[in-house]
Amino acid sequence: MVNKLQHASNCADCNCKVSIFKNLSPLELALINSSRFQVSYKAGEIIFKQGTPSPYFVCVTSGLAKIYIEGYGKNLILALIKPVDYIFGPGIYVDNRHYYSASAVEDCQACLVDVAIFKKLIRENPDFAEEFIKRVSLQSIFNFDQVISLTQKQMHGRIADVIFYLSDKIYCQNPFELTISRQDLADLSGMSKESAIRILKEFKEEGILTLSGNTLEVLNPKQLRQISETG
Amino acid sequence: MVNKLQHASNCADCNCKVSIFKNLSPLELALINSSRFQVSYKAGEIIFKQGTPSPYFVCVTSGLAKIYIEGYGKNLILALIKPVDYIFGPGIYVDNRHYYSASAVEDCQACLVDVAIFKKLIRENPDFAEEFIKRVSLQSIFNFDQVISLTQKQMHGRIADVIFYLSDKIYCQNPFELTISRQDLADLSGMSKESAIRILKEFKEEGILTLSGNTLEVLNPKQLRQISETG
DNA sequence: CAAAAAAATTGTTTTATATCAATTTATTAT
DNA sequence: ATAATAAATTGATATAAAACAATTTTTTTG
Repeated sequence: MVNKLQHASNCADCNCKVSIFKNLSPLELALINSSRFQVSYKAGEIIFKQGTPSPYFVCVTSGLAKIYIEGYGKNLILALIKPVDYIFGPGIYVDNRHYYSASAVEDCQACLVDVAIFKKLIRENPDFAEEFIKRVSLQSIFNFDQVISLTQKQMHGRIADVIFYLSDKIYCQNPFELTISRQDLADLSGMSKESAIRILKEFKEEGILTLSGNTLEVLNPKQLRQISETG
Repeated sequence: MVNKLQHASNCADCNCKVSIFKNLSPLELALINSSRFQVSYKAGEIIFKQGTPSPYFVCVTSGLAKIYIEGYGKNLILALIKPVDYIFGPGIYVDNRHYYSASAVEDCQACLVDVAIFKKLIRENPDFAEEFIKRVSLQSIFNFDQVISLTQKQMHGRIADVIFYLSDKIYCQNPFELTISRQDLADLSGMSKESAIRILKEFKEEGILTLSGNTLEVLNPKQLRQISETG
């Protein structure tokens, strides 16, 4: 609790600053801090909806969120967002609308900052602008990998990719507690939840992983890598 | 021929300047112009390969090119590039590598500009930087639409989307001359070329379009839109 | 704690789509 | 022009994956 309050007290003391804000001066950081306010979301709550105006830069400071496109009858999860990362969609520089929705997967806290201040800093600080472009680029590269996985691999390969994403990029440990639902797993890998469940079961039966309750452990990462690569 | 030489003579006189370069001063444009050189590509030739270093900003000044990801055994075409548009991948601000390949679909001419000069202008001219971010954002939004089409629509809907892309965004006329191959059509819509051909045939039989030789005319855009939307 | 609701699991059936193989048409080179 | 090569087309078959339906497990709520 004390931690949370400290956390909220000032951008300069927040671990946010090690991230995209690393190129900001104390003065610039103070500007962000002055316009910032903090919001809590319960698991399942919507943070913003696709199509709505986008007045804030959202920085997730605790919990886990997902960003997802609401498509034709089902959702595609573009990414999971964990602390300290931000949500900043492509609409900001186009028509100020969200092109995807965001919601809390676990209980979340987030700091919201006025987009105008963010844009002002992009114009005034070239290092910050470059860092921002770099991050947008990394996101694009990630999306390229994702679209190739989704369109050119069969279900086993896609589930393998999602498991690596979760263990390497999101939970960052090997036996990890799966805090997303099977439906989310399906929405990450572009298949029905029934198919996702069946493939997890197969992987269990083949000894590639264990999954008891929601604790998933990858036992044979080599074989899983192989499955990822052979589609 | 005279036209081509004029075209090549100076960035300031080139129609490139109405595009992303609109925010550059004459001096900045002259800087680009001084480092620029022009290259011709025959149809089918590779402009650059995925994975190779990316020292140039490529501006297509005539013809038609494609950018495509070489995936697991097949290609995914991300976009067709027509004059005057540029090719500038996400690797520039990451590791200076190409994350997709580019090749000429029709005979092409392109101007190459040193990436370092481009990056310098991004740092020095905030209007140019904003315009660049806006274009990167538009590309992202386009990719979102594409990935939803590819992962959530059936083949008929995907082919409908590609036909609209070609007639509205690329050839920009209604009876249009299809200069891309059936394989390209398949690589745009994420299916086998046999399937792409079969669906075109169905659309012909249903009177939605005519396709004689390579001249394609959309006869019933409303019905085609319907097919696009119902997946 | 019991009841209700939601999520996960399993089996069966249907269908969309790829693959394979053969043929025709168009393009290129001699 | 003609042969050789590549691209497009068509049909038949195989299969990956969704949809549907039913059941079990887990979570939430009164």
